[in-house]
Amino acid sequence: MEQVTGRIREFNRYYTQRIGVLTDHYLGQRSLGEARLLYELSRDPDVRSVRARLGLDSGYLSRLLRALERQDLITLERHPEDGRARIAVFTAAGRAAVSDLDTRSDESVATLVDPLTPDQRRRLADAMDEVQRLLRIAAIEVQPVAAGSAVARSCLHEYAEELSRRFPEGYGPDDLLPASAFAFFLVASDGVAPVGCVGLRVLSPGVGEIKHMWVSPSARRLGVGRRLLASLESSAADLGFTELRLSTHEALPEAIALYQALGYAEIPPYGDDVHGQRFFSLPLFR
Amino acid sequence: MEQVTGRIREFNRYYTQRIGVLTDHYLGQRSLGEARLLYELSRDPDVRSVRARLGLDSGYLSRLLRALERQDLITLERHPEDGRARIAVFTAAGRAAVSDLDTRSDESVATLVDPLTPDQRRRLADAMDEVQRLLRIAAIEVQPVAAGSAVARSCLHEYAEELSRRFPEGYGPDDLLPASAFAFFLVASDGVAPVGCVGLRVLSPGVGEIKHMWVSPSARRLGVGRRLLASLESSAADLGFTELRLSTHEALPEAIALYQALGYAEIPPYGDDVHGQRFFSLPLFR
DNA sequence: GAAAGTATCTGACTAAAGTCAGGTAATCTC
DNA sequence: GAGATTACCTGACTTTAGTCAGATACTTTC
Repeated sequence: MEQVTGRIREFNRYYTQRIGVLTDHYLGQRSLGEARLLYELSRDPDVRSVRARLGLDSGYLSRLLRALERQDLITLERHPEDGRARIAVFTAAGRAAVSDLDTRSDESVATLVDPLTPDQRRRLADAMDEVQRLLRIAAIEVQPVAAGSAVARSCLHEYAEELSRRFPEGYGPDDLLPASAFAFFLVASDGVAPVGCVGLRVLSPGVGEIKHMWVSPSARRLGVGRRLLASLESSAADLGFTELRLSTHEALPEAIALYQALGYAEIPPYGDDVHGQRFFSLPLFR
Repeated sequence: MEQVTGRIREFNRYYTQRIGVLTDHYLGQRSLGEARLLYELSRDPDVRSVRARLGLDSGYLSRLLRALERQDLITLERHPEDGRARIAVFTAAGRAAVSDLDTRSDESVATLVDPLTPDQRRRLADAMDEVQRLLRIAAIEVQPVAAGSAVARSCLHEYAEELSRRFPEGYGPDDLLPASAFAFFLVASDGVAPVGCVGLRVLSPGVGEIKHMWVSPSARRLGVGRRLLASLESSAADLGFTELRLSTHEALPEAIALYQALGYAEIPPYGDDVHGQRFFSLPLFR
């Protein structure tokens, strides 16, 4: 571990120093805060979501917006669906400023990699992808959300889509439990998008049933399922559950393997789930 | 190229955002400027060289140093060889502060990679090494230096060392030309250390001789030799030379291949270099 | 329809980070 | 040994990047 830490720190020192030089260049005369905000708004004009994403103080953001307005780069309009919120509308000058920022940024990167051969450039991009992919994995966090929330619904939608492709008998939205059925619902997210989910419903006092576990295809074989289950088990134990059960399907061998690896024991069929073919149970201790 | 640029920008956005979060943590209550300076001084107490490396304003640096002195972390002493310059001497508290910074930094990196498996961590470190290696290659610059300068001498020293290993007849420091023999001398550097060199001496009016071309083993096969020669050729042409010559040795097949690939034509022996076995020439045009 | 919550704005403030001009002492160059 | 250069210092200043405490208008929840 120490070796890896040292190498990462060395990389970080080198990279930040190298990139600092670049940053100065592509900003032109604009400040970093303004440039970043301008760029983010150009991709997503919703002020509220940009604020959340960049983690800015509302006062600070408000002043930055005022500065962009004074420069006639944007105007702020009322959000069509929520009168409290604002959306940024770019003026012609604003669009020009964004594209200028874009060009400068492209140019400074091009200057950076110019001495490299095409092959070296490709290797650089590949290595950066690998770094980013691994950092994204490291960023995956499991958190409880409301089963009716937008993020939970989007996970369940993808879950149903996938099962409909994999189950010979098919699977439809009607096979999903209603949000009210869940005692709690967990979503794994990598900080950008959800990459997995799982819910728990009460079967009988002290007995919970694991339902609708899903891992995004882009995040398979990275330990997301394992972490979702670990989190679910510990939350369930805290809530006083003493046993977890689940039913799964022959068409999901990776799920079956995971349950077996985590100590779930196969049990006789229970319940009336039409898709249930294999059944498992795990005792919980506090 | 556009694709690669976009991927690099995407990486940069993600990385800087991710790392910003880390930075807050390991600083403790110290400001970024102070912490960075403290760290740099702990590796190299020479104020002058740290100032050059970090590119700081002298007034700003002076104030930062005063702050570190006030906190009893360092004392400033006169540089033993230059009464104008200062070196930082760490107090016990200063050494403790550096090691504290070090520990925090290690910890925050460890927290970052904690969710990864050991294999994933190794892959992360490897990918970071690749990124850094390629960025370092991209940073290589060829610049003229005085043939008697410290950097030129250190290149020539390594050059002689290597030839003494590769030439059956041996090679010693006495085989090197004196600094005064060169019309000009070029060094390739990656921003950290020199990675190659080449010198030109005058054979006769309009005819220059390429001497002592060397590429550091750590930078072979990266196009450094090619760039050194391109730079030398254009400088020589600017100075009015119309022909370049060189002698090389059978024990250096990679050099011979490079000269041939760049259009140097083999010519009959000339001069009296005891190590000369193969001879090449290139006409120059302005 | 009242209460609670949300999205933004405003004013007042702070610390960090840096710039610039001018000064002193030491050293280098001729 | 004069003049230029270098390394650093000091004072005065600016910009950036925030924080915090309320105020206001709108929306959601009960």
